[in-house]
Amino acid sequence: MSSAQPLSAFIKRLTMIADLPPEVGHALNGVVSGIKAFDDDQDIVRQGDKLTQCAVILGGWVCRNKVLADGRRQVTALHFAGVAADLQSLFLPSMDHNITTLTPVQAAFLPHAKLRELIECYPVLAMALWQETVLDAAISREWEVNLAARPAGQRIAHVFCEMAVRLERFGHAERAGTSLSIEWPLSQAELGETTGLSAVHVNRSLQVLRAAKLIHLGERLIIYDLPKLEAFAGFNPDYLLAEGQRAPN
Amino acid sequence: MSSAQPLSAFIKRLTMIADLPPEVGHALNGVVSGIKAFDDDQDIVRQGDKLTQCAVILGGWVCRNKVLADGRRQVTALHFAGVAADLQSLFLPSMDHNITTLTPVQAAFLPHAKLRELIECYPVLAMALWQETVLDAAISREWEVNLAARPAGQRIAHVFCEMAVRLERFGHAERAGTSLSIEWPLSQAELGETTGLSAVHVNRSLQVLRAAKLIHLGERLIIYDLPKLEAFAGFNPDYLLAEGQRAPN
DNA sequence: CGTCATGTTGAGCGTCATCAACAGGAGTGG
DNA sequence: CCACTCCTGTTGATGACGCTCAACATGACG
Repeated sequence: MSSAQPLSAFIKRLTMIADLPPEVGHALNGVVSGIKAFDDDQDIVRQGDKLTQCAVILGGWVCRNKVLADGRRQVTALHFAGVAADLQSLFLPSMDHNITTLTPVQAAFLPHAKLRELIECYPVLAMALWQETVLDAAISREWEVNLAARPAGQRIAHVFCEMAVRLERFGHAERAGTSLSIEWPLSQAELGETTGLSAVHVNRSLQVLRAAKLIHLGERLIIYDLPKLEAFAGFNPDYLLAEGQRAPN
Repeated sequence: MSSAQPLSAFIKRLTMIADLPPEVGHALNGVVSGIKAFDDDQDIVRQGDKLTQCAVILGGWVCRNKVLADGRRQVTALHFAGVAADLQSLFLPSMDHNITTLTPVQAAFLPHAKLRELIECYPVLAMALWQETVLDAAISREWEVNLAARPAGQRIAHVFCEMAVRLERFGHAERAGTSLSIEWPLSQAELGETTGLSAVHVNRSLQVLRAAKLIHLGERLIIYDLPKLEAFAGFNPDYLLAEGQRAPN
């Protein structure tokens, strides 16, 4: 994360998705207009904002979320280092959701205008970013299923599985056999906001997962046996394929 | 929907989204490899399929849906004439969901290879299609909120509001003052699969909506007073903006 | 005239929300 | 150093919302 190559995680990510020539990476780094540090629990962008730049997460976790009229907050996605969290703002007249930090976060900003220029120069970049959008959409679809169709325990377990798989692909998980450990910055209340459950019920559901020896949850999340947790949650990682695998044609 | 211009609804849609020169429209029509008619309740594409072409819906309704291990089906999106339902297959090594007809449907097919060629020739087409993906994602996010955070009656009402707004934008609604009427091909069971509710509870929730004089539901859905239903559902159409409005910069 | 899909109603029950109280740890200020 | 607050996690009690099972009505269709 040197100042000359701030976007390394982002570029690595895009390279996993598409054939991105090194020059495009350099060009992207050249377009960074600034880097900013955020505290815990701060909005990077807000519902209604009309953006002129994109934020790329260099370190830390953020969530997409929408706030309802009665003040409740619903988290619709979790993201970590390497993602252009508000890439979609390129096409949105105004933001339909907030992007909020879950940990202290470092973010780099890319002005829309310059990003558009780059996209025109390098069609391959457009395809890579577009694919990012598609992956995001695939994850949203699976979350719809998760929120609508699975009971509390499985719903929570499903989120755990997804994050473990996504994090491991980018080297942010510690594995030992079938056991896996990842950073877990969400409080139980926040986990409730992402699963559509009350904090109290999250607490009780976690106790069940712990009693079943499926997980340990402290500073980090330990999954004792990933395949077992996946089976419990009804988790099938196929929908994440695009994250580590290119379209064939 | 002449055979020379089968994609007119699709092109009209893209034109509302981006500045699409007429030649691109002609080029798209020239790339159609075939047109097929589907019955009610048929899969146009299936989970796991490796696609080499995209289906554009010329008439009728379809839904995106995923089938769980226990056989339950969860609908994650509703689409009607003018949409490239499986556009995302351009980037997916294999489909993560089914696309199923809710009515008899006519669909045109565009081979991926030719579509990619067109995208290279006309960057503006790439941007328009990408924007389609972004809108789809925005709708998914709102559905996540709807499924996770709203009680049955409001959840159903929210789906009604969304479809009414989307359909009206494309001239598929009949309006009289604040009252609105649209085609409604979903059975109560299907509506349950899209809202994550049992068919029985959908039935009871609809009775409440009817008793409150908010809707009438028969062959068509009649919304007696759209602003009133929107208020009841907590519906805010902002997230659909991209569908009728371009990004400013 | 039976069959099937869809809608409707009733009864009983389970999951989960709400409200309230309390424990423990971190941070703050006196 | 202690008192205080605040945040997070935990537990109990109660009740609402929505599910399941079952039965029946209606209309379309063969």
